[in-house]
Amino acid sequence: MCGRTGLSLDKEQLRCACRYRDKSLNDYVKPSYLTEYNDGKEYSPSFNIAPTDITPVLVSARNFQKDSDAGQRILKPMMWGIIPPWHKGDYKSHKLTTNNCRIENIRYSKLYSPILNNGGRCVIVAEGFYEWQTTIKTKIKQPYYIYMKQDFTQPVDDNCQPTSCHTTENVWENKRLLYMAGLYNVWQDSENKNIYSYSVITLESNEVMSWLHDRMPAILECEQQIESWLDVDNVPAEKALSHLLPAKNLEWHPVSTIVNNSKYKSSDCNKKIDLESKVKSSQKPLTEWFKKANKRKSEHEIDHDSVKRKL
DNA sequence: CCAGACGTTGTT
DNA sequence: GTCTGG
DNA sequence: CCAGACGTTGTT
DNA sequence: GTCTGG
Repeated sequence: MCGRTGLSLDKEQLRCACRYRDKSLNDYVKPSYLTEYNDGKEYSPSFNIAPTDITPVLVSARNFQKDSDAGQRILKPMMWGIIPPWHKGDYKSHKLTTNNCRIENIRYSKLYSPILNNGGRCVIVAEGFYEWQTTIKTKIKQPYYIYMKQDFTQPVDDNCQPTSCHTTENVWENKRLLYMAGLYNVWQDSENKNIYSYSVITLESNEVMSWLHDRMPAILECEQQIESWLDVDNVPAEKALSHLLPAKNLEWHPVSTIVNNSKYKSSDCNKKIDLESKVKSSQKPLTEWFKKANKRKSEHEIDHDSVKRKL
């Protein structure tokens, strides 16, 4: 399942990170960022994004400018949790849970199938997502932060994401983003103002993730998958769905339960914590003593090295 | 015909 | 228990 | 997803 | 809005 994400990049950093190969120009281009009304709310970078928050989402430029070239992309801020198209009144007052959309239900769904068939495919951009372990019953529900494997030892070919981006203002590099397949919809309020909203598609977990949770988001692991999911003009719905598979190229670590409260948005939310010492410090105080002793030892070594360097 | 669902999760 | 807010 | 409310009155 | 159930 996917009910919390993190994305700390600002608009410009994000445009940079979402560069893609434009086939007609044969070069990498940044998607343009088109702000929407969205009830006056804007995207704000956060390490703890919850449903109803506004986050940037990739869509095919064709969905908005019919004359644009195939494959061109646009970034749009949208609200997490689709507002049903038939809904009237306050956009928050629909009673459905729409932050996730089960892939096995889309085809028969009164809500999602018309959206899918009208080309409402989008890609949710994040640095990672949070998952609370439900497979084992422990005293506390342990949260984990999950993200793409940050493996840059392998060569990056034309089909892969560019891994760095430089602008005059900022340098942002060596971080692989998490791209999730989703469905989006444009809803009009009583004054005919547009609110864009989305739902993250979920799948049954594979062996990589099932130890943690039985569901996981539909993660797009390579450039071809992103391209295919966004290209609503040339890739039919059924075929696009068939490309959504449980991802394997993932990495994770346990995080503090401060992430439980969505009011806490700081970088502490995705910081790695040591579960071993947490358990052992309460059960085996000696282990903790050895760890501290080792730490003292390594600190001495560091001091020794720095003394060497100075000489 | 009208009423009611339309969605997901986790837990018992 | 169930709904709303973040 | 989790946390937190879940209610009304009258007075400052 | 549109479909299903009664």
